[in-house]
Amino acid sequence: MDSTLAKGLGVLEWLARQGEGARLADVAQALGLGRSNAHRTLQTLVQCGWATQDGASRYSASLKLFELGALVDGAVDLKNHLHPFLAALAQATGETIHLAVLDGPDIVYLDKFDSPLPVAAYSRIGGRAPAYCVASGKALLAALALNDAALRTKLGVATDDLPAHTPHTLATLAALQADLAAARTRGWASNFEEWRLGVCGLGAAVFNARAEPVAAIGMSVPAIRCTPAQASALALQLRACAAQASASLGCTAPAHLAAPPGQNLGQARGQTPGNSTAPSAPTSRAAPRPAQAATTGRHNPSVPATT
Amino acid sequence: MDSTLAKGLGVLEWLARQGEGARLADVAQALGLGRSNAHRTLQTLVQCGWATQDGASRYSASLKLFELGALVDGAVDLKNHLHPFLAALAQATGETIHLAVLDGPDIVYLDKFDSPLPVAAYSRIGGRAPAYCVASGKALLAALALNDAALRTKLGVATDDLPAHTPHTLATLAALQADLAAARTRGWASNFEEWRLGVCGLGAAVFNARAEPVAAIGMSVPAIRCTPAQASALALQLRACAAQASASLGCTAPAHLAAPPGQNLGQARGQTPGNSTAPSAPTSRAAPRPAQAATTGRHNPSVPATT
DNA sequence: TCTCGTGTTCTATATAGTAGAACAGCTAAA
DNA sequence: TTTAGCTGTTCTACTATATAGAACACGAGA
Repeated sequence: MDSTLAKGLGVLEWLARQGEGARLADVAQALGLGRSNAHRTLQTLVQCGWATQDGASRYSASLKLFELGALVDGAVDLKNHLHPFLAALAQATGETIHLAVLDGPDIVYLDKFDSPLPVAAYSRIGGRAPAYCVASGKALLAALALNDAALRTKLGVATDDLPAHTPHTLATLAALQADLAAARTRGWASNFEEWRLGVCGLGAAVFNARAEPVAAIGMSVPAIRCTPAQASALALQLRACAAQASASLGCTAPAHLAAPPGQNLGQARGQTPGNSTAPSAPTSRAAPRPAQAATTGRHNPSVPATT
Repeated sequence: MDSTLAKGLGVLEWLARQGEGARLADVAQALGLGRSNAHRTLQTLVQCGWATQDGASRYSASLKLFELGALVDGAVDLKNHLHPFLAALAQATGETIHLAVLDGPDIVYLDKFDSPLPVAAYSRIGGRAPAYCVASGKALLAALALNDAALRTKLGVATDDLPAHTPHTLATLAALQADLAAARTRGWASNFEEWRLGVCGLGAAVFNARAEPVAAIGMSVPAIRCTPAQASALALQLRACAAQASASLGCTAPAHLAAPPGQNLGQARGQTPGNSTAPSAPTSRAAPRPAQAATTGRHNPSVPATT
């Protein structure tokens, strides 16, 4: 572990989150460094072009961060490619629309269309939210169809309890798995004030040509305007939009719109009467799901898949 | 100079530009490092969350870069705030529209609307171009009204010669200053194939409440479609849009549309002979076209979408 | 004039990163 | 199978490197 590098990255991150130009003493204090130490680190960042120093020796993160951030991975391509779909959905529904991808246990918003209607939801491009609490995150988790152990690993939890952010948060792994199963059945995921009170959400995954879930389209709706009937109506549009987006990425299998026939989701729903450490049912049943696996061979999540 | 930090930042940047997941040996070779050295650096990046390592030990930049890039400075606020104006302009003109800011001698594109018409211009969000070669950059430089020495410093050149990227590039400081003066007079800057052959551009600066230039709105037009008359017509819309954007930021002084009083701008180099540009436009004519941007609000269907 | 607070520079010390070889796992050829 | 040649990773002695602290320079107030 390269402590100097870690320290420098910490300073850079702090600078970026700070927004306003920061003074050396502030940096030193916030990061717990000596002044000379902070000074040298900042100078290095400036010389490498990651930070700028104005005439009054105020330091701030440079646009290099923005520049590189716009290059990360396939995020750009994905965002650019799917932007028109979001636009169309935003126009059709008038609701707030996001594009989100999974990053560890969180989702990160890649793109966003604000609704002209006032929404209590607060989110912004680049923002994060726990995947298991929001609809787009749940849509992606559902598409991954992880078993309990894998899901725990994914969410970074040791037990079967999940941190509750509102009284409505699904706070156990069993409840979450049931909800994910339902989402798989329907082709869309929901969030009923599980992350922020007063804000509901709908989400549907977008799949690439290998039928891997690469992103999710999400919709934020004020709870007041989100009766089950309204949610269903919006979800249909959302699901159709996500399907079009998937198709545009070369995904030919429409199976992700609904659960594969013959899968007994009822059991998954009510599962885990007792401890759910290893129900073993979902684990061994990863293969029989023909929706994604059959059409793609996507079974091993660690397939490099370059070229 | 913190060499370890510099090295780590170099690795991170290389990773980000690489796109695809890279192997350790590639990183080591590209950066001229030993394998163990590269390994430790990459591990630090991964542990700090700036890079990810998949199952096959392929490294790539993480979404943290995207996340922080979306936070940099006022870039976000600016981009979000001005987005509707760009959308309106894109819709009204059908041309490719950018939002750009100055970063040292370059401009960086913060936002972009692609034209539905085919344009030879290649640019993307986060991309860079030399400020003195493109219209948005020249609009910003013009607004700064630097003297020769300051302009040389800004552009990072020692002599009065500027690198020519095409035969049309203004390759001397004198020519550039004359062009900037003309831009100040008109309230918009131009680029006639000075950066990329076949691509012309128009640009107008956006000012904040302190009347400082904070960004520029640019328009890319294929040279074929960019006769003087067409350019003027588009420039008027562009200038009006920039003026509205400035006003929305609290800029009350309309003085940026015309040269400051008392400044002798003489003849502004051969180009733009008499093309009805309303030179020395009365300052009171700040918002000749109040309709589009203001009323359009957020939802813009300018991007023809789906199906 | 003082003081206090900056940002920056300097220097002795030892911590922290380096280079190189060794190890482990894999694929492809022998 | 064995062998060779790639990987990525771990280990270790060495020393170059970053560190901490004080000193310096500059400005703003009092």
